[in-house]
Amino acid sequence: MVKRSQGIGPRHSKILTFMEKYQKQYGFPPSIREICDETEISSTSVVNYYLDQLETWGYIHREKNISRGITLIKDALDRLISENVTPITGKLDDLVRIPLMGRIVAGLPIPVPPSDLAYFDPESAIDIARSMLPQREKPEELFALEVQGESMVDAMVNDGDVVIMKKATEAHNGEMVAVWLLDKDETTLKYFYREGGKVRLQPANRTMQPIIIDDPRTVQVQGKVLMVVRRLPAAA
Amino acid sequence: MVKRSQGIGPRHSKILTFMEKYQKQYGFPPSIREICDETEISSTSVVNYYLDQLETWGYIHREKNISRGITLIKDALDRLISENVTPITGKLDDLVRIPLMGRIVAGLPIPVPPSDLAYFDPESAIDIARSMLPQREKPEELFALEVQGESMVDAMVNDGDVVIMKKATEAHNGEMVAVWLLDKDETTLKYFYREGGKVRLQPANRTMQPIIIDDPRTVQVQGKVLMVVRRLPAAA
DNA sequence: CTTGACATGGAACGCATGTTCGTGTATAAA
DNA sequence: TTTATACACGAACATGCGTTCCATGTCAAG
Repeated sequence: MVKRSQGIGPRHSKILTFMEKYQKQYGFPPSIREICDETEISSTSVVNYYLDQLETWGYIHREKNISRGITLIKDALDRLISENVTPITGKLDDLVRIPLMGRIVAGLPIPVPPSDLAYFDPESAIDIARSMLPQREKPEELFALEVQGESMVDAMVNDGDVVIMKKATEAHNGEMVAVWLLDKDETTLKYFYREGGKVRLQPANRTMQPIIIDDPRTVQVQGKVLMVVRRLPAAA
Repeated sequence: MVKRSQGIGPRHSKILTFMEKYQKQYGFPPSIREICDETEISSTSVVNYYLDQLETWGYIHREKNISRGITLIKDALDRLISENVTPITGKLDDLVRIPLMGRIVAGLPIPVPPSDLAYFDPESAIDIARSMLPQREKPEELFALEVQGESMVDAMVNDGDVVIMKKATEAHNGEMVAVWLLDKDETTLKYFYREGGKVRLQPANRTMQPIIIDDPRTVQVQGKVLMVVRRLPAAA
């Protein structure tokens, strides 16, 4: 006979996965037009067409004449996976709020959080997805500093960048640390290597030369750098 | 003074509990008029009034001009139950999962989301707290790239860094963009300035000289950089 | 080639729904 | 009392958004 209806196609799965992503992100379902944008289908009627199919096939449920009244049936995505069409995102929505303790300036030691308890005003905090942090780090030991000035350029860190740190007084080889150099009276960010009796501080920018410290006692490790975040101004 | 604002009242809690019940039952949030019926408030503006209060008090989140774009903040009901009248503004803890599309290399154009195929590879995604992103960015338009090579050092971006970008083909002054230089056949990250008929590309590292492009047509903007994230190896 | 189900677009149409505004009442402080 | 503010109502108003209709394109069976 005539042309037969295909089963789930790329647009179907795209719609389903988008619906899941959207619902998770915003807490409510997308509108048809938003699905249009995502799937780059220009006509609402086409999306409507696919949604009708998905409903008759039991993947979604629609409430007539209700805005965003389109919901995933819970095992729809599981069925998709089992049909080997699409891998789907596992979830781990866990946020860690890290206090922004102050600024890190070349000429001053860094402000370290009081070890007793975290008092911090929520205004100045940085939210990081837990999945972005090294697994074992305890969020309570973390804090963030905003870099002030251009003195960390050789660590590839710019004015305004935020560094996420962990309290530490010593470091292992290869870790990036914030150190206070007693003989220079300055704070700097470098990769840390202990070599024999000496300490080598290696800039992140590999075109630059390392600093070799003969007397390890003149190097005070103030924290380990776990992450650097640069937020760029979203110009109008 | 005059009459003080009462804290959470019976109507507030009625709205909150109804929202939870409704969301659980239908899978999407109620409309204002449906809340009217439930709470036996005759006017939508009154419900709107309460919703505004609940939002400023951090119990719910509202998306402007979006049907049913009203969601519970997760511990709102817990706070209700514990009866704490906490007027603390709860930031909504919302994660955005940004697909890691590939790598950005000096010698190649950047991979832009095909916007056609299902582009979700759960293994390679970056989670960013929504509060860290510019408010108006739609997460759907964002993607992430891992920087490969040392060629972006003058943009203060290192090998292994992850840049979070937004699709764009043109830029405003002062925005950091990924551009493809036709005459050099390379991708680079620079601050973008249009000056007269020319384009100035300014390295983030201010000690370095800008590139002046006489013919703007040889500069193809491939995306705006919103954020740079550097995860440092957590040495043992 | 013709046919007819499937697939896409585009553009209205109309209800659903958030928003705003004018107005009115009650309460508490000055 | 006066006054400022919280609370309340209803009615428009402006969009958001689902729905429908019509035209067109594609492809396989007859």
